[in-house]
Amino acid sequence: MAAMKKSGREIKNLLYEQVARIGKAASSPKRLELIEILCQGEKNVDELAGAAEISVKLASAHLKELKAARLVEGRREGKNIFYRLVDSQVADLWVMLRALAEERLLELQAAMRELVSRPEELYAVGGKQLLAQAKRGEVLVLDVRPADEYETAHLPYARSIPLAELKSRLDEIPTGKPVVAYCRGPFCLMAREAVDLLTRRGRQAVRMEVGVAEWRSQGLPLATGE
Amino acid sequence: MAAMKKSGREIKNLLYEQVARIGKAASSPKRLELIEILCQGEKNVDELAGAAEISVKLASAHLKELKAARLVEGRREGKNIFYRLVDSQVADLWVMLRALAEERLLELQAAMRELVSRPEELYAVGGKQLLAQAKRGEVLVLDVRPADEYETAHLPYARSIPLAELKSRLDEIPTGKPVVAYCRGPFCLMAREAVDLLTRRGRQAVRMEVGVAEWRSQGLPLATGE
DNA sequence: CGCATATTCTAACAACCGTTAGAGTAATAG
DNA sequence: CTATTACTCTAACGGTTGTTAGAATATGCG
Repeated sequence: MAAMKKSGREIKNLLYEQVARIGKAASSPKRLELIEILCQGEKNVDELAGAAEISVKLASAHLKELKAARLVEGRREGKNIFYRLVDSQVADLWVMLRALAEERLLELQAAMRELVSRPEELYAVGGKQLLAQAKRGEVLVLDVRPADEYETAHLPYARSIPLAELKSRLDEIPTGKPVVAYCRGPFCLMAREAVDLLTRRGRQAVRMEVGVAEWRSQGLPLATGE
Repeated sequence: MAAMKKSGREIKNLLYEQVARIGKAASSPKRLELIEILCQGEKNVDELAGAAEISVKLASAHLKELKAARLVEGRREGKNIFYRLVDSQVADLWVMLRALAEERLLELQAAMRELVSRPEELYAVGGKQLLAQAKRGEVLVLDVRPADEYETAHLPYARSIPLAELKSRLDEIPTGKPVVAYCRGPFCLMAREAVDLLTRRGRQAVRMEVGVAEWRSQGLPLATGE
């Protein structure tokens, strides 16, 4: 039990090494994608692997890393293990990293531009203003993510129609009112596809960049349940 | 110029890879230490290497990485190249990573405990309250960092006495008034040493954990100049 | 110009990481 | 009990990173 007294430099090295564990967890594209998916709610390994388009084995390995850095935690439920973010600060970290990268890295801006075919599709209004418009019923806020993600957390006044069901549930969308569609965040393609479909069918539809993680990290309120 | 249209997955991979560049830059303890030092103001390579206790060559290599991730930028002035954070969001990232690690990683908490010999040394009052106390002159806020860091940015009403000069300038510190000392942040040892010295010399002195980066990231005001 | 100083570049090696395949484990259904 | 599903562990590979030493570059001085 002879605990040798450590020098200032030795302790400092320990401290920075610990913080670097968080950075290391955030240094792999696949792990970041897993974090983004987990921002939408808890998922089992199969769902995560499917959403990130990687093998279950690889997803499992990355989740192990994220768990070791204490960014996610797992919960067994029968045959499945459901992973979730350890707390919403992790979602804030993802939002911050993404924002920093988007602002400073030209390569990312270029890749984003490849995704935006029609820039006029973008809803460029602040969160609070959208909230007011939605409350007054001036716009229809549309959540096109899978139903379980909507139930976990969604924007106030938002209506859930998962992208996969949108074509068959078009009649639920009024033709007169402008639609503002959102999905998992700026890197997600679902809202883009939804807006494409809706405008082809004669609706006035625009896309919103933020997802629930960005919304919450701005301090705006979320709703849960049906 | 035949720009092949990329699939959704290919573009997504590109996007996450770009964000991972930021994470990668933050995945090395030495780079994090360099970022923390740069939170105090711009420095040349020699100063950075000295402060982080690494070789100039290694510091240069790490700075190159940080530059590639667009977290820092360099400016030549005569023989020296001065590096600085690209903007204060980078300092916010450091503060966030540190806070997340401190909250979740038991190993870091254990290492921090090795540094705090007397927990009663800690000043446990919020920023706004300290500001009010300092304005009314009830406490002496003491910045023990090098003078150039004080000039770049310091807490309002703070007085600068660099740690190296503290012993010879003790007479500038009134015996009656409580002293609150701060330095570069929670991982920095300077304020601890200052409090040790001051209490041995009969002053009532406590340490504050935050540095200018943490202070600013809480939205509190800073002062510059002498 | 040549010399000193400050910094970067190149090359090298060991350690580490992402990925895959194959074996292993834990819970459930029959 | 066996079979199935869901996930993890182990081992192995090629590629990347941290670190160091030595050569090279840029600036300023006399």
